[in-house]
Amino acid sequence: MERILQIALDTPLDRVFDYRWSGDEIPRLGQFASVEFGRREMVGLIVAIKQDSDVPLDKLKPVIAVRSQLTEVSPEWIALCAFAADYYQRPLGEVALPSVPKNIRAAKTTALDKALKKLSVPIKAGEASNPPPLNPEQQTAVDHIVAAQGFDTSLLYGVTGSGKTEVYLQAAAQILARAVPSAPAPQILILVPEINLTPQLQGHLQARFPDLFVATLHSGMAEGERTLHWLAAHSGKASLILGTRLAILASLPQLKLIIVDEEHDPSYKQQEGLRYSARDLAIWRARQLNIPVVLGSATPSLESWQHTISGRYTKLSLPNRAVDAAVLPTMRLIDLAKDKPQEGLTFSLISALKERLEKGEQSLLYLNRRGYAPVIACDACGWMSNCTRCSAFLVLHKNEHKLRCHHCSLEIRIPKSCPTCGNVDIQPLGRGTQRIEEHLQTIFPDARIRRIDADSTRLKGSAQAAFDTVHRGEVDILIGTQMVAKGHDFKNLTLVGVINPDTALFSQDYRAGERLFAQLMQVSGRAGRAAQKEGGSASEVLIQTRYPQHALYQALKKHDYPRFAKECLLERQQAALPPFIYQALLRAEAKELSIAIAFLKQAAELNVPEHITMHDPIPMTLMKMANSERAQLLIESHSRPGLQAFLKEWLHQLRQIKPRINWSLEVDPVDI
DNA sequence: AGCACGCCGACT
DNA sequence: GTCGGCGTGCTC
Repeated sequence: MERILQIALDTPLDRVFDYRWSGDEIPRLGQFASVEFGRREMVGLIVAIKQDSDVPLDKLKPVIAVRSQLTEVSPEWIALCAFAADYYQRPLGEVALPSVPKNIRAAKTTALDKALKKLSVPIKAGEASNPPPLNPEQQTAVDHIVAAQGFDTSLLYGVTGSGKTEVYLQAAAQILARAVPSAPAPQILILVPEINLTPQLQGHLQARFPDLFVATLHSGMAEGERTLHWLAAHSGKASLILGTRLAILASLPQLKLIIVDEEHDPSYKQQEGLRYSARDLAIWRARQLNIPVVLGSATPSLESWQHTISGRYTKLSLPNRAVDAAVLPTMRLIDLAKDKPQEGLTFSLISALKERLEKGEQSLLYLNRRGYAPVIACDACGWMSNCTRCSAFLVLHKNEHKLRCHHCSLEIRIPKSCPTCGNVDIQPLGRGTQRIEEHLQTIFPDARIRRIDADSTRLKGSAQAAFDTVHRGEVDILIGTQMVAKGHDFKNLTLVGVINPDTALFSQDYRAGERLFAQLMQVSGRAGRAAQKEGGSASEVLIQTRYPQHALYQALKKHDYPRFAKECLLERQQAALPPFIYQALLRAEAKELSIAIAFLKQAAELNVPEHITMHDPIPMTLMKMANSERAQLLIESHSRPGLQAFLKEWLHQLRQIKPRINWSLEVDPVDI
């Protein structure tokens, strides 16, 4: 008998499509099927099976084929995609299909069949490493996680080195041990913020659980490998799934525990397409499946911290560093007004570096600005190196003899003289990692200095290679951007210098302070991860600042996240900002700013209910990018469901506005 | 998003 | 006379 299959397709159209099926065996919900859509062949997901259609039957096309070699995805997985689609205001097909490997969606199934064959190869077992004993706080945390009956969110709050990873591993071990021979084995999902943190954790997991398949899922994988690991997760063969944000949308039929490491990290927020928060989806997914979820951080997001105060999340604290004798580094604030810097480096910092060099210890200088100098300028006429396509400066990259825009791909040669007045005396202003590196080499000509940033690690694998040289002790001074702040344990590193963090203190973005605090705590954690050696230096963090009395630095100095969070939350509450209010952001871009603004004005004037606050359209901070001008409109409400309902209706009307221009909506925006 | 159709400017 | 510009409309 003929059936109608309702199929979700990867298209921006916010609806599903009906197709005819007349084969003997009726397909199952959650199977993938190839269909003709317009003039092209596409693979979609079967989301409903019906007897009839609202569309006239003669308009319906037949299904070409069902991907029957693949087990169907669960109704829970479809519901997760449907929730994400609804919450972030995107079509279901645009959520569900891109989260499946391309080989499954490809017209020909050869790659898929190959991967399925490879999947049946048995796992070879090895010797398991022994779990170290836990301290009492770690034990309490593990006990809480494994004792959860159903849905439970806990925030594992502990500084770098306090042993959060061991809590994850031992909680995972206990949940995996619940496997029953006749039933499918439990699965555990572990999320990390960045790709380069996966190898280290994967090593730990594989060593502890040698007889289990550890699947990894991140955007840097080759297609074949991605297909294999996705299938391992989907089939239940993989018991441990380690990945970046995209892994939250993997098909995991036996999921029993979710861990989100460094839950505060902005990388969990996708910044294009479906702008989802993997952390928020993790919590939704745990609730849906009635399983525990663990959020780990030394500097939790204010959202999560607030939930521990309100009692929605359980706070599990790890107050001590797990290695005995390893202590928190001393934080010193260097007042730039008193200790005047030479080429960006104060006397205090240089002497601290000198001391480490003499003792054969390593130092890290943190500066979140790559390139040689952020701009070059002419003294005579005031010319500055602006990008012609963006409202940003061209950054001087001295080694490559280029001026480069960090927002579009524009690169030009360094002009020999000022392009407007011809003055030959044009100077770099400010400094980036390259300039610090150059200057340090003149101060310490014999020191082995290594810079790690996005420029020095462009080639695949070069970041890992660079970190390895540091681990092998072949580097005395490491200079780096955010890249060096996360995850890596440098055993012989006893000094961290922070060169110029002040700009974030006065940013327009109300989250800048929260991010700065987290970054500085994280980079500080690179120092003193091992016990102090005899005769060695105590671990120190030196922060160069013009505002040593600022509340953020004062809290940082005492490693006092709770105090910082308390102050921030109070400010947020008084100013009616998240997490006390819910936001969405409509962005528009056009050749001219006035067109983008006019569109947003029109959008703001559509019928808006009383509980919604519409702000005025404003140009974005980076107003012009790659030759298009951009503006944004902020929308707020005290009610999350109210905001949701409004957005759905509003977007429907926005799609009718003519002339059509490029726009996008972000729910729960992080960069404002 | 693709992909087609459709109606106006500078080229062999 | 046609190649091709991107505005508008459609996809079960």
